[in-house]
Amino acid sequence: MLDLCQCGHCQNDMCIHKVPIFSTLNEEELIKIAGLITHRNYKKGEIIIMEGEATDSIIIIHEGSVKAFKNTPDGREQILYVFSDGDFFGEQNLLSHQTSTYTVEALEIVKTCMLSKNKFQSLLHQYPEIAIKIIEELGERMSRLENALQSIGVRNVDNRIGGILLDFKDKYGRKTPEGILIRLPLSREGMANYLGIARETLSRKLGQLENEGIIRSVGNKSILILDQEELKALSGNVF
Amino acid sequence: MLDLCQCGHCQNDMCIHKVPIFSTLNEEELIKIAGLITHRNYKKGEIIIMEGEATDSIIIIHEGSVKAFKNTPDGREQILYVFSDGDFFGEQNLLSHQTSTYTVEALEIVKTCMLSKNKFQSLLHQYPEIAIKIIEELGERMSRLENALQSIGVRNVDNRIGGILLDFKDKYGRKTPEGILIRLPLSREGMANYLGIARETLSRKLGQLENEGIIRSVGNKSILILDQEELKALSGNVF
DNA sequence: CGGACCATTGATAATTGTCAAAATTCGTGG
DNA sequence: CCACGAATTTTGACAATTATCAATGGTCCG
Repeated sequence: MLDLCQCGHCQNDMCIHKVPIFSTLNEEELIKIAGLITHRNYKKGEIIIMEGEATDSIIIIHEGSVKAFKNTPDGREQILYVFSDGDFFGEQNLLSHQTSTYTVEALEIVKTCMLSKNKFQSLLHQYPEIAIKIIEELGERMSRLENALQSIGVRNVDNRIGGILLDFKDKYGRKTPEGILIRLPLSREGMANYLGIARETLSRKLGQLENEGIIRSVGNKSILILDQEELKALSGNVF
Repeated sequence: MLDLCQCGHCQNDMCIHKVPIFSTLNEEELIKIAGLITHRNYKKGEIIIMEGEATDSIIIIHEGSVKAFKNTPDGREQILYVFSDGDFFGEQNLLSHQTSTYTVEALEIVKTCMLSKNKFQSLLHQYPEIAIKIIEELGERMSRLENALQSIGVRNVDNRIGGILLDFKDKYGRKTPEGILIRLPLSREGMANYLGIARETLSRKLGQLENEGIIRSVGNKSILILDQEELKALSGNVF
């Protein structure tokens, strides 16, 4: 493996290696792109983009996770996405001419890679495959959003909680002898804001699941899944 | 104006004239594309695409409107989009490799224009502007979806009803001496399935608005908006 | 270890869903 | 153009669910 990234930041662990949208490019091309990228780190709680802001870069997450959300005037928050390693955002102003449709906040220490509008657009001309990858990723994101809308719209709260736990399991779960341990990206409040329910309701429902032996809370930041099948039944997912 | 469309269907009222994604092309190019298009009509209630189906065409609405929705196993329906003249769908399998993420059903007599996957892809190569237009349209659609998610997630029912009436006003409203008359694309049940509430709840809330003199129901298919300002206040939209 | 932050629990109120029945609207066919 | 039957909508009564507020308990991290 070559060791050519001199940015003093990623130390051979080039962020662009992690990014699906660049996955069709070869090593040499990646190195060229690495030179165009600037980096920036954020602490937990820092705002990376504000809703309504006109961004001039596409931002890729190298490490860490963020929440993307909208606020109502009365302060309620609806989380739309949780992005982590390899995900990108801020593309709205590059692809269409929108300002950001959501606010993005770091959930932990986050390392980002930024590509300016200009550089990104010339990349797109040079490597049209990147555009295809982006369309694919946006398509998947739209599909997830459609599922979320259905979830909040017609599924009951138990269904939704089952669903979010299964999603988190796939993305953040790790097998252990006792079951699958999920390192939660969101606090209880965050999860509630994602599901469109009150923090207290989530607490009660999770407590119930714990009593039924389906899950076990491990502190505030992890959940152990003991009975995956029961959880699937709960999520109402027939497939 | 030229009169060159010989398809015997659109009679000088070429569907592609209506379609934003072809709006960058000139008359000559449009006529070329018109030759690649096939047409099909649907009656009210007919299914145009089923969720999970792998479509091999992009479908453009020439006239009429459709609803795009998902079903839960227990028969509940969540409407995701209402598409009408100039909107397209079925693109999932062409841009990414997804099957349709929703079912599409005609809400009235609908005339469609279809472009097969192959023909569409060669068009994209020939006119890359079309890809840009599609990305823009999908971006807007995603933004609307994000708003809908926020709406169902955190806004109360009154807010949402105010919101849908204002949306419909812009899209389907007509000024009259008495106020703005909306020709509703959806039944009460449809609107309820769009808002994620029960049909009966919608009835009650609309009745309330009528008592307050904000709207007036005109049969089942139209609503007259009497007090737009009050409706804006109701929708909780500060802007 | 301590203090700030986060989560849980309890009691209560508010909202919406559900089921059943009545009323209205719609479109068709005469 | 009217009348009729089907479909849709409205209304009422009640039940279920969830939000809210307040107080307590637990967790995390410097």
